[in-house]
Amino acid sequence: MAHVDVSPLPRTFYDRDVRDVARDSLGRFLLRAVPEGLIVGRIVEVEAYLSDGDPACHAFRGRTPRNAAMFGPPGHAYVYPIHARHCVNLVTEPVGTASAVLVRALEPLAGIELMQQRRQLEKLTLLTSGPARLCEALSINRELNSWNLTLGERLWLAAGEPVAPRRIEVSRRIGVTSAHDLELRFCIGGCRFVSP
DNA sequence: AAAACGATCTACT
DNA sequence: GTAGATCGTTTTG
Repeated sequence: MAHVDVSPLPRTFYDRDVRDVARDSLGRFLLRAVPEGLIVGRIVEVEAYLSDGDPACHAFRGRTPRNAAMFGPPGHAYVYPIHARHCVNLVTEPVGTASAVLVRALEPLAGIELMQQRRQLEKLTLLTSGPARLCEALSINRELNSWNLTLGERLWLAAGEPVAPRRIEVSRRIGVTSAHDLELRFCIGGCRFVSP
């Protein structure tokens, strides 16, 4: 990891159609700086949420205190609590447009012992293979809601190794709430990261 | 003020 | 593959 570029992706990366950002975020590195060190994962599964026409989008029925970050500037985080856990999104498109990319799974790359501590669990395949699991592994909570991801502090995205996306192959229903989701969910390296 | 509802996870069969 | 836990947010009365 010492020789990789960890400089934060610029605002222009996020200020595009949410589907383009979703596809382009696959293979990128998600970095989290904590007091004990740096935690890094490769993004391997994402889902795009459009402001228009998608009932599954949190902003579909307008702005509320919870989803306010989605309406904010691109390049910020939208962290929301659900089922006693948290999930993290990358806010995309201009201010006033509430679209975001849900980060659904990571491949653990660095700071693995820190992730294992936070998850109270050793097995790599269970560490970050889910939107709430990866938030627990990286200590992402509401303190990071609307955090600016372009600063390169606390939480950010780096170039990583962009790869060609493909549609998710759903072997089981993983929290899919609408057929719409399946066309907006992308992954690499399998349905989710699975280590040997 | 009360009730319903998840962009989920885990355990268990 | 399915049930149950779980708790903040939103909706309803």
